[in-house]
Amino acid sequence: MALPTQPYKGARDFYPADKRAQKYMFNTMRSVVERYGYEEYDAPIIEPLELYLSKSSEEIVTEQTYSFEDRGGRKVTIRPEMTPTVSRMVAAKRQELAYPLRWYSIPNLWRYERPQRGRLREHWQLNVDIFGVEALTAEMEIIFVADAIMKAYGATPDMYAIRLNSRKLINAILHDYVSEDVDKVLPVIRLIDHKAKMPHDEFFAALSKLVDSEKAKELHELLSVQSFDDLPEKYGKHASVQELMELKKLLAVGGVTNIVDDLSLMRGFDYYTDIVFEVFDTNPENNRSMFGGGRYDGLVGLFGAESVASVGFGMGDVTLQDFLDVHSLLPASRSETDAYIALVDGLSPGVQKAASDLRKMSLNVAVDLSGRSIDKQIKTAVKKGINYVIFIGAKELADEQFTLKNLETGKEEKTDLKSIATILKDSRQQ
RNA sequence: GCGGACGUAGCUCAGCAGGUAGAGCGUCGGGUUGUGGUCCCGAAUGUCGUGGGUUCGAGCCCCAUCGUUCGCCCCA
Repeated sequence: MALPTQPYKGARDFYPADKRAQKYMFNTMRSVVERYGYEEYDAPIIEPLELYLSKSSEEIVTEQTYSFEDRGGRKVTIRPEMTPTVSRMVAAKRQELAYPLRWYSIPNLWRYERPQRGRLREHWQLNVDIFGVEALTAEMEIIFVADAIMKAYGATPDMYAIRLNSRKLINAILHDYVSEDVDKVLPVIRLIDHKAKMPHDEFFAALSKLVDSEKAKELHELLSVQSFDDLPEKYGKHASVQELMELKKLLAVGGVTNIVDDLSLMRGFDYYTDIVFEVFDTNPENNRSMFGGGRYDGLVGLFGAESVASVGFGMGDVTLQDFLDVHSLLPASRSETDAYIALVDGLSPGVQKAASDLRKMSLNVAVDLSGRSIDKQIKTAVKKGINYVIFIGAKELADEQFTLKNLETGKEEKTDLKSIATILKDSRQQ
């Protein structure tokens, strides 16, 4: 029986063309965050199971992650997210790090779930975090970075919206309208999280089941406000609303105005403590949350260290690629190979030297070794996405003039290796 | 974990009421001597996802299983 060639469920093979697209996405992320002074870090892909237990029960964690016992009987988990890891790393060196700390990484993450659109079992996620800044300027910078990445891909502000909310604000409201009891608040939070996905009537009906009828109506109106400006005075003066307003001002000064106030934005109900944000795709075909983040001041403190102010976001490659696809923002895939050498009279020491000379000039060249006819060799180069072919036969080797063909334009020119190198390097910049 | 849809050559799919498979694209070769993407000619390729059942006979019906996909749950 033949072995299956499919990759593992919910995971992907990256063929060279796929890997090129991924490299483009990651390189863009790297160049943007590094421009803001963020430094790359990394950590093991396996963590002790306990690292993820603070959020929920062991049962839930093991159900939704790749968890197992190692040969020494230790319970371990393949990391499903990076935030606990980075918090652990910061806690471990809490005293010696230079704050504000600006860190990023692009880890490969795994979760044990049923795959669906935009959500696989295996994915990569850019994590950008700033530690040690209690002021709103941390949120400001993090959102600037997220916005700058979107723009670096060629996205225009109309293609996405940045939704904003405050966990402190929503907690205050729920405290007033629902209960002080966490167990009663949780189902309401879950419901609010789904508000955008359901019709108003349905939402109200569901809300009425959880909250006293008079209060439900008021709460529903509150949650539906289009702008924090429209909140009743009682909440309008709340410190967190003032902060949200202030943040919006800061963002506007930086040119980020595609902000949407959204009291129903929850981002789960885990470690976020204050302002949260999410970037939404505005395209009707892909109208969904793409990525987001917020402030999570308490996490580092879980490791016994004094707590550290933390703001960050995570941007997954799967949803990002969907976004780029829908908006036609992925550039045409081009090979890393600068030129393909087509052999007219077969391989000879002269050909090898020519190739070697080009490589010494730091060009990437591949030599066709198929022994097939010239037209087949050209077709191979086209298929590989290589833009140039260099023809080498006895004639070329004799007078050291080589034919360089641009496959995109069809233009040919005959010249020496040095000039060829110059042309090839120039074409790289584009 | 739950529900729906789907699973036929490398890819996209067709296959009419059950009688042991086709198209387009791609691939490979050719259209004379060192050149692609157009055109023409020719060729190869499938245990019809897998296992079982019904039937004289199944790609087509039934069951199971695996996988893909959409949604739910959950969201890191």
